[in-house]
Amino acid sequence: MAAAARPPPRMGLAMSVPFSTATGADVRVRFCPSPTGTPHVGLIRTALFNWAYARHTGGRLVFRIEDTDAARDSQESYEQLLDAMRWLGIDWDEGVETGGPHEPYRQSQRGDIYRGIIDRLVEAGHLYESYATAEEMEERNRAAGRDPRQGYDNHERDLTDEQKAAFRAEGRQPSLRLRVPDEDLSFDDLVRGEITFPAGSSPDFVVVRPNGQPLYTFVNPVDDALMGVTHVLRGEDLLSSTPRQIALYRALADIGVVDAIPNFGHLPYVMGEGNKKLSKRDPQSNLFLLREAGFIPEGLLNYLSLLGWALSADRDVFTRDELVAAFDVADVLPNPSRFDAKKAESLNGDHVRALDPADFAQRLVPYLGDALSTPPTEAELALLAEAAPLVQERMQLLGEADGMLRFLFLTTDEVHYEEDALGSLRDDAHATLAAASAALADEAVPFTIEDVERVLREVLIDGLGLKPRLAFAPLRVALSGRRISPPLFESMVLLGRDETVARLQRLMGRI
RNA sequence: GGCCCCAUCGUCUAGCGGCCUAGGACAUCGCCCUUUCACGGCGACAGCACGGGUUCGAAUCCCGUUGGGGUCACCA
Repeated sequence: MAAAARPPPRMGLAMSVPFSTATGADVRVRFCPSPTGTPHVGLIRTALFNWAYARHTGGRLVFRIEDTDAARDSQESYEQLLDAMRWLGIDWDEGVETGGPHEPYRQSQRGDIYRGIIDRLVEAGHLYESYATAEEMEERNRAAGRDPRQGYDNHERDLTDEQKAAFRAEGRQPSLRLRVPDEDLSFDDLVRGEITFPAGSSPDFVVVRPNGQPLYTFVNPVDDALMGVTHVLRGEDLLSSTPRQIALYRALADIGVVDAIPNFGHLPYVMGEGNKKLSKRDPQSNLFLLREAGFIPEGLLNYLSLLGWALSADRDVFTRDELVAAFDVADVLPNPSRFDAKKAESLNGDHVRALDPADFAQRLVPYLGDALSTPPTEAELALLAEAAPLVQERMQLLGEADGMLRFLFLTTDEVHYEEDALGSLRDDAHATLAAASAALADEAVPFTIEDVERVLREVLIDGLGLKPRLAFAPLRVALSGRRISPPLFESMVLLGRDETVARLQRLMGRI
């Protein structure tokens, strides 16, 4: 049954709702993704900045899931979000999985809470029934000589009970719209400064579907209000919806749900190639693809934080702790930035090099694929521990490890000679290999890095008169099958005398 | 189209009226180191979108122009 017409709410009173003045430990930020796909870097950057701000201020980070779109949300995507957050070490103080005083933190489980607030807002006259279809709205605009794209014109604000009954008689069910005050709406954006939207630029918007399900436009501000969020740091695509949300906040204040409006900070876009927002389909935006390629959390976090922010004038490489110590959303730049894979990789390389060698070796395991047994044997892990330092400063992405180290885990027969490696061999390669093989087979020569190098230099450089780079090239191919490898003498020692000699002789037999 | 946002090297940025003949990083190109590749070191190239103001003085403040982006969903 249609509600009786009510006097319009007293906006003059509600207008005085202040913005939050929370600072320090009173700061409450939130990350509230919708689980509709694989996490991408833009999303993660938003999570990162919220997290960094919470940690910097000593405030709290709330992790909420906005799964109010049953058609697009998935449990798999939800689990990916958890995976992403945990992998990167972006921890939260309240929210899904960890719980907190405002449970539940998945909006799909908060229907009753919303229902109650919707009823109160309707009761207070802030929400009204709307029966117009998109086609009708467009038609109204056209008939009035307005741009059809202009949207809703608030014409149902004062529908009479008779009119509502007539629509229902046609079988229509109403959605509910918020009555947006007809006045300029301003706020002081944390990133961009004061922003004002002129009266009339934010039409009354739908907050509840005809079936009673509230929309993002409703549940997002309502939950922020209920959960005491003081600072909303989100993507700039939501900038133009801010006046509507402030309008909702005022309505919520009017019915006593909230007493302050959060501060808003709109983070710039992360762009991809061209002038487009980084697409979810763009491979370089897919967090898990980046992880598979071999980014480590330290490196990716460092790079992502540089998209719209800077630690100082002359330092790009820094730790998570240094980020937290220095981060302030007020320092975030308002202009969009481009994801530069090259720089991201370079920074990742810096962090890879900074890793403790044992830690580095351990992180390599998942990237070595079937080069190792599953699980790796003691011997394999021992060899890896010795080999890892040889490549730690040679890679930017952990994914490069397989190509660099696999030869160490193969038997002589399994070594595959790459085309270009074979092609690089000169006519004297055979003689070089023969001399090296003979010298290293001599049991009188201790098989240490120093002795191997000394003997090979004696035989090949002094003896055969070869330039070092030419002398060692064939040996490198024999050992690894590649033109490029970890340091040669160290690799030989890791393989051992017998394996080394066998590989030298095997290549001799092939050329 | 209305409304909103944005504008320093190719890219990410430092700069918040004089310290700027604009600093750093990535990328690119040289050179050095060197058993390959890296790492590291040195150097080069390269930028304040444009036009007006304000000011003794503007990359920095204001206005406009141009360009780019977003938004105007019963998605989030």
